[in-house]
Amino acid sequence: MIPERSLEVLRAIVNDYIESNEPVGSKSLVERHQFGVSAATIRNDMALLEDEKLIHAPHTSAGRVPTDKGYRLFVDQLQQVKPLSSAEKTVFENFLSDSADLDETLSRAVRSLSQLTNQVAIVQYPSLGKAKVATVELIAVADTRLLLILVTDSARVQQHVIELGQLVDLEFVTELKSRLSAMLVGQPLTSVSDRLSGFIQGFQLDKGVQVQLVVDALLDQVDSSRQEKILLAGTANLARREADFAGSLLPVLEAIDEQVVLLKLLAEMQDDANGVAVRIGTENSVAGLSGATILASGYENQGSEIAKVGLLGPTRMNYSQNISAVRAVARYLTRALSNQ
Amino acid sequence: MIPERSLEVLRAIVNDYIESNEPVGSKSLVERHQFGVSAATIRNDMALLEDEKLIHAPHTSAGRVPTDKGYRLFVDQLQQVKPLSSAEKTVFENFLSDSADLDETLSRAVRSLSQLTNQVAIVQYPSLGKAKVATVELIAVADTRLLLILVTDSARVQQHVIELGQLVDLEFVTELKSRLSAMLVGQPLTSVSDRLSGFIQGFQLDKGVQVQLVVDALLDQVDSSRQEKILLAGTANLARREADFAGSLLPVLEAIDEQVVLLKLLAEMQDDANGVAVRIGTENSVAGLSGATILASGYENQGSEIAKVGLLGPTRMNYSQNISAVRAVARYLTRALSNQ
DNA sequence: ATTGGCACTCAAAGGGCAAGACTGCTAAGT
DNA sequence: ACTTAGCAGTCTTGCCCTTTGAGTGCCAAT
Repeated sequence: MIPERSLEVLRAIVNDYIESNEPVGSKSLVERHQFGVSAATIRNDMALLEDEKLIHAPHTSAGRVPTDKGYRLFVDQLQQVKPLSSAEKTVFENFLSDSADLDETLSRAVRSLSQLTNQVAIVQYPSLGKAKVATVELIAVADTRLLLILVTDSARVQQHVIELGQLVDLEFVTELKSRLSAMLVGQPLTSVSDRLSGFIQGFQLDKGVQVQLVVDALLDQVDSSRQEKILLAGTANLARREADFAGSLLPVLEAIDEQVVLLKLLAEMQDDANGVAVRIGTENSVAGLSGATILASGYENQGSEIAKVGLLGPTRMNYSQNISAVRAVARYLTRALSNQ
Repeated sequence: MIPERSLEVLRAIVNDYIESNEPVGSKSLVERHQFGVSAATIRNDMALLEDEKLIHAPHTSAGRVPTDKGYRLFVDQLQQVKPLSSAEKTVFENFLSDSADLDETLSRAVRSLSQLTNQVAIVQYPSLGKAKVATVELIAVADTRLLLILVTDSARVQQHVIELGQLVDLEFVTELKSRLSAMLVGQPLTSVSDRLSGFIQGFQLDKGVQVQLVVDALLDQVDSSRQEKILLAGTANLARREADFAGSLLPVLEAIDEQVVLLKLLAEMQDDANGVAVRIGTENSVAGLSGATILASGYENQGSEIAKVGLLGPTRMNYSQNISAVRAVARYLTRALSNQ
């Protein structure tokens, strides 16, 4: 077991290091904090922390720097999440103030979060996992083309243009639409695929091709992988902290370019007691992100999580502030969506 | 007037510098090219080019580097745009192969362009400037909420949820919808605002509030600023070329974060004889992009330009290849859209 | 107009040196 | 058993100096 004072020393090291970006030494620790013991004693504690791999010296005669493990302990036990300042709250009130559609809300959220934290903010579009079909529309938009519109009860709309390859039969389209509506409206998206199997058999053979085209388009829209989409903001903040990324932003930017990677990562993360999931440095499996920390928190609609909001920055980040910012944005998003 | 051979020397300097990233000296020039004259003669030519501010020496005893003005002359007169290799062509054939909706097409285009050039690719969403209203739908999605759907003849769909604040009167909604349709379908988006002025007067007073809400939502959707949207890909390529950006990516990433800046920039650029617009270094007004070159080319639908596709990279880039890649993507996009 | 030759300039790289920051250890004190 | 002062030892950082080499600019000769 690590004695109380040693933990205090770790806390102090993390805080000082986050602030100063300098390896912190025993002398500056006793100057800046009231431990009531001498630098030599602190050095003993530091030796202990080093044995535990919680801190690490870049070289023999340098101060100490927290390891990923050290940050982890800090996040789990030593920090207190600080509430937002009133100035910060106004930022969020603002982005919620006027009613806006989903795109607008998410885009404001991601921008606010990035500005507030000076990190890269990530917002995932709500999954349609539990959504239900609200409306299916088929509209002729040209002689041989149909526009398929699928509206969900979470007010998302998806569309697809279908090239029929033959003239649109308006009467037939109307019939097709009402049959589809009857079969799908009110049903969860996840069940659409099952429900449509065999659908084609209810039609005359000569219409089969057209029906199949429409059904395929519908299935494609419902396919969950199409829903996965994220918004990013504040990439420039990475450049401001370049030194924290071992001098090269390349792997981090690569991970960000590959949104699939981020989506996978977000999906893996489970909120902890604070309502925020934290992956520190090498804890996250993506090689390029070994110098980065990712925070994530789920936001909800109708009581169940529908997507994540997250933050990406160097492991040397202000955990208290950022954790509370991510949590706040998740809450505000939950609220904003419930108003729709 | 600059003599022919001096221009050849400039061409050689640009090509060598692009390839090697080293200031190029007179000796290496005569070694790598067949000028038929000695290094001393080349030095005279270089002195001339320097007088014309076409090249510049980083320091007294270094080789020469093209200035922005030098690149400009190169682009305008000295390069020949090289056609795509067949491998490159297949990349584009691929992204066009299977029919896909607009989002998918643009997203593939931007990714292909960035992979092909190793630069940051930019694709602007088609403007709705000349688009016409194809369908207006009003759908009740909850007791007090309407979903407004606006479809254009370019098959773009926009939606907005309207909170009425009172129970939806289905009959009234149907009437409202048919009146809106009668008034707007087939009309250009730009005229919607005019056509709707006074629209509210055709309704009973007690419905006025609801009508106004719907009209406002519609006007908001039609507002041109909402259409402006871009896709980016390949940001990591900036980090690969970090040295070319005077060591700091910060201003470039900031410009990219501020998509408004990019949109404004793209709007300013007019295609030249090659069908591609080129802004080199300080030619573009954005301060942060003084080390960057932007290429842009318009893509069309029904014969008129609807948006731009572009490329952003260091001024030290392979102009021939990149110009032809941008042009190719613009053409492919034009083709892809005509298939919809 | 071109060329060989040469003096000159300057950045980059490397070595050596001093300063400074910290640690780790030891021996003594509480 | 814990704490502390003191000190030797280590290693980075910054600085200055020198050397090296690439490249120029100019001049006089062709």
